[in-house]
Amino acid sequence: MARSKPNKKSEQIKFNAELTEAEWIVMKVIWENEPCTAGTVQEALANSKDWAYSTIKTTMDRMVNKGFLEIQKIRNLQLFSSAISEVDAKRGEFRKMLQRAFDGALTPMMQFLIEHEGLSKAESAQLRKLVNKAKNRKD
Amino acid sequence: MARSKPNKKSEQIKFNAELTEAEWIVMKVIWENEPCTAGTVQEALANSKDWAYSTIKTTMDRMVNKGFLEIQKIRNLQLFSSAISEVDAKRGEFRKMLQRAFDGALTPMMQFLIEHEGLSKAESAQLRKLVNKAKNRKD
DNA sequence: TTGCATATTCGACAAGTGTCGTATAGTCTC
DNA sequence: GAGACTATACGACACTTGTCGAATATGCAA
Repeated sequence: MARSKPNKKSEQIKFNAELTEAEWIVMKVIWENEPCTAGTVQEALANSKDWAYSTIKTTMDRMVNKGFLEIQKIRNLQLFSSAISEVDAKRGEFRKMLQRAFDGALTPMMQFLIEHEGLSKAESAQLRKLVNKAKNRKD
Repeated sequence: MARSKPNKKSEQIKFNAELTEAEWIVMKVIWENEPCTAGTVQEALANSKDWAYSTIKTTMDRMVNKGFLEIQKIRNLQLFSSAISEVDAKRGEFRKMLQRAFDGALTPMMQFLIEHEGLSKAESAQLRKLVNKAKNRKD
């Protein structure tokens, strides 16, 4: 009851985070290496992204402003950590898609998957297994 | 084999269309009313969106440039029709999400759905039914 | 202390998006 | 043909996103 009322907007952000393309790429590295510096992120991405240091740093600074990352300062080093969880980010991305393309309804999306995304026999078997497991969870 | 080589880029657009938020909203109206005018779209959205006529028209013109809509001119009237299918748009949106949040892998997404999106008992039952139906399709 | 090697700060720029306002041009009706 | 309407054509503006470069500040080795 007496829980200090959290900012509605920021909760919204936390639980339904919407990252941009570049932010997703950076975020994945953060989740695997946090806390880490911008330089570390650059190195981690060296193979896949030919980004200048400042590109990465700017992106990360913006993410701090948006509340996606947090900075912990040591000397003149900035160690970045995630301020949102992987689950929240995934949920945000998933729900945005669901809202836009399926008006927020899950079942039509499933229908679509099966009808148009050609679930292979293996995949649907897998799915079936998952679903059965889900059967024994909360309702 | 002798199929005249189609433009790779435009195929990409067609089969994996990526619409913006506003474009999705307009597109849904188009799919339901095509061919129709910008004015018709505005009226159809009157309840949900308080958009100026020019806002809608600009958006639609841009969609024509991107190849998402087509114009058929009658007198000085422009009748807009979709140039991409609902399925293609949905696929585009779905795949973008899948790529970003799940590195393109379906199974982890399913796992996520069940673990974190709290599929209700009814939903998982539904899902199970769909999956079983899918079992009898191609592999 | 001098100076390299890093980090950080900041401003910039081109595209793309959301949103309009306004100037024009086409039609239809008197 | 003139006026009233309706559409169209266009340019504009603020913001966001992807990308940097350059200037400045720090820490450490020689």
